[in-house]
Amino acid sequence: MNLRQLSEVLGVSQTTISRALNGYPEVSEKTRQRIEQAARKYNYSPNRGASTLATGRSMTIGHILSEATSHELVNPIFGDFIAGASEVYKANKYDMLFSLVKNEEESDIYNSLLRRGVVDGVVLQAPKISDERIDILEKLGIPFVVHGRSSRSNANYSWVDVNNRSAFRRATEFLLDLGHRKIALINGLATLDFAQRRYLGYCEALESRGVAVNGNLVKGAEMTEVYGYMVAKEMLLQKSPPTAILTASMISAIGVRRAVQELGLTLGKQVSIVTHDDELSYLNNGQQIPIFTATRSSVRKAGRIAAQMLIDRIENPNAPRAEMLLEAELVLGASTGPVQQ
Amino acid sequence: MNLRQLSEVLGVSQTTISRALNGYPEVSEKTRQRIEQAARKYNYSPNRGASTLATGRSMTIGHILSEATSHELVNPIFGDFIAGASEVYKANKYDMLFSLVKNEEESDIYNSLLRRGVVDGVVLQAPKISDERIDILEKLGIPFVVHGRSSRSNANYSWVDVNNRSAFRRATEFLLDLGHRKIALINGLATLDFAQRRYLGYCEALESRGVAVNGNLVKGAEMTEVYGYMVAKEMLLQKSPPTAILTASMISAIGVRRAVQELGLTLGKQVSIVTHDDELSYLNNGQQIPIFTATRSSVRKAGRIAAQMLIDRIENPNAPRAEMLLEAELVLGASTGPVQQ
DNA sequence: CTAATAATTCAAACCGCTTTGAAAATGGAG
DNA sequence: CTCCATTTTCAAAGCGGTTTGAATTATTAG
Repeated sequence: MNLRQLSEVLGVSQTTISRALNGYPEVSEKTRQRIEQAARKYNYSPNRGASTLATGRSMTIGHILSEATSHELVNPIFGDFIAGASEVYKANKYDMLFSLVKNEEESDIYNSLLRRGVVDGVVLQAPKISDERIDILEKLGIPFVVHGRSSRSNANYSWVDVNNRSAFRRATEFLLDLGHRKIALINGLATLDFAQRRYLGYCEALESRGVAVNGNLVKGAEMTEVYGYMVAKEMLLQKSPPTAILTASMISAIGVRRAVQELGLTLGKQVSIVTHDDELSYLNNGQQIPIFTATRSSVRKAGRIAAQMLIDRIENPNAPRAEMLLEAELVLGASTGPVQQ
Repeated sequence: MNLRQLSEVLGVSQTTISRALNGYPEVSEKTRQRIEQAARKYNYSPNRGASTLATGRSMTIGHILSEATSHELVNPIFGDFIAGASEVYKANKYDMLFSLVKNEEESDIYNSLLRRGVVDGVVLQAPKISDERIDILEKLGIPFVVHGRSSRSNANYSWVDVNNRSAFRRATEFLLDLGHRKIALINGLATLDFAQRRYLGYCEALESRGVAVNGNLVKGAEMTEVYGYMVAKEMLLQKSPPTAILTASMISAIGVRRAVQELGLTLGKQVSIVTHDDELSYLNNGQQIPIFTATRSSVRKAGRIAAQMLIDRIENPNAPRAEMLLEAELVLGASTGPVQQ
C-alpha cells in the first residue's frame, strides 16, 4: 500500500496524510486519528527511497571501518559500541549502514556515500594520532563524530572518548602504591591515538614518582592474545623482569596470563596485571571478583553518546561541536597484589 | 552534480547517460567513453534515493540481530562473518544495513524494512532449533539466507552452515582414540540449532564406541569465559571428573583453561580440551602450535558464501534454493593428549 | 448575518533517477 | 540515390513521497 492508494481509500489528499503521519500541526486531531488508524490497518509506511528523494535525507548513518583498523571488528569492544549506537539510532528512526573498506578506498568511500546521499553522517572509529580521515570528512562537510580523538589534528570536530591518559595514570599509580617499580606496558598499535594517550598517562605516573621509563618494558601492537603472550614471556624472562604489567586490552591480558602461568608464576603474586576493559565484556558477567583488575568504561555508553551527538549535528548543523570525555573506573580484581620481595 | 546538470554539460540526454553508466548496449562506445570521462571529471554518481525509487531496488542488505542473540555481537565470530559478507556486498555494489532489535520487535522489523523498501534481502544469524523468524521471512516473501539451519523448520530456505555434527563427532572420536572415556561437553545455548547439532555429533561418537552419555558432563549456556570457568571447575571437582572437555567456543575454552590451571592441572595432561574456533580469530595469529586443539572453520568464508547466495536470490528470485555445508578441519594443538592412568 | 480571520485541506510541483516508446541518424542492399 | 533495417539518441512518463501556495471550510468579531 502506498500513499496514493491510501489517500484514495480514505478520500483524503496525500498532503494531509503525509502531514498527519509526520506530526505537522496543520491537520485536525480528528483526521489525524482517522489517518493513523487507517495506516495501521492497511500496513502503510512510507517508502524509504521516495522520502529520501523528497527530503534529501537518507535517515541512515554510516559506520566505516578500514582494513587497517579492521582488527577492531574482531575486537569484542567494537560490538558493544555498535550496540549502544544502534539503540539511539532506532529511537530516532535512523538506520545504520556498515562498511568495511580497503585502506586506499577510505577517502573515496566517504565522498561517495555522501555524494550519492546514502548516509546523512558517519562515525569514525579508532582514529590514529594523526588521522587524515578527519581532514577529509571536514573538507567534505559531512556531519561526523569520532570515537576517540586524534591528537595531531587541529580540526574542530565532535568526539567521545575515554580519558585514557588519566585511566592509565591511575592504574600505574595504583601499581606504584603496591610497591611495584618495574612496570611494563603492553599497549595497542603505536599509531593509534588511544595507545599514545595511555602511554603518556603511564609515563606521567612513573615520572611523578621518580621512576624512569624503561623502553624495554614498553611494547605495542595489535591487541591479540598471542601478542600478549609472546611479549609477556619475553619480558618475564629478562634478567630484570617486570613485577607488574599493564595491558591495553582484555584479550592481550589473557595472553599475558597464559605466559605468567606457563612460567609457574601466579597472578597477583609474582606478577600483577591491570588491563583496560569494557564494562560488559563476555569475560565479566560473573558475580565473582573480577579476574583482572581493570580500568573499565562502558563502550556501549560511548556508542550511545556518539550516536546522539551525530544525530544532533545532522539535525542542527549550526550547533557547536560537542565533546565528551568519559572517566574510566579502576575496578579491583584478583590479578593485582603488593610487590613480592 | 546530478544527472540533469551532467546532461546539460555534455549536451546528451539523461537517458543516454544513464544507459552508458549502467552498461547497457544501446549506446555507442564513443559516447560511453565521453560520458564516463565526464562523470569522473565532475564527480558524478547517481543519487541513491532516486535510483532506489526508480528501480524498486535499494541495493542494501539487512543483517538483523535480536537482543536474544545479541551476545553474538560480542562474540568475535560475528565480526568475521560480517567482514566476509561485506567483501561480497562491496564487489556487487550492495550496502550493508545493520539492525539490533528487541525480541518482540523482530518480526515487525522484517516487515517494516521490506515494506519501506529499505533492504532487498536479509541475512539471518544464529537460528534456533525451532525459529519462527524463518517462517515470518518465508511468509513475507523477502529474499533471505540463514547462517546455520533450523532443524525443526520445514521451510525450504537457503543456508550456509558448518557441519557441526560431524565436527563434534570427529572431535569426540579423536578424544576417544586418545583413550578418554569421561568426556564433557560445554555447549552453547541449548535452544540454538548449532548447539543441538554439536550435541548430536558428540552423542553419536560416544554411542558408536559403547560409551554412555553422562548428563552430568553436558552443559550449555551463553558462551562466556566465566561460564566455561564455572562449569569446568564444577565438573572437575566431581568424584569422577572428566579427563577431556569439548567446548563450543574459544571464549569458553579460555575459561575452562583458567579452571584447569587453578586446580593445578595441566592442559593436554590431566585434562584435554578441544574447542570449536574460527580460522582467523585473534587467538590464532601466531605461527606456533595452536594453544587449543580445535574444530576449525572459516567464518569469514561462510559470510562470503551467505552474501553471494543472497545476492543470487535477489537477482534471480526463481533460482532454486541453495545449500552449503562446510566441513570443519580438526587442527591439532597443545591442549590434547592421551588419557592419564 | 456578513466580513474577516484562522484552521484545514488540497492540487500540483518537485526530488533525481530509470525505462518505455518514438524519433533521428547511420549503414547496407538494391 | 532510395529504401529499409539497424543503431543511436531522445522526450516524457513514471517511481512514491514532501512541500508550497492556493482553495476551502470553520470560527470569531462586528
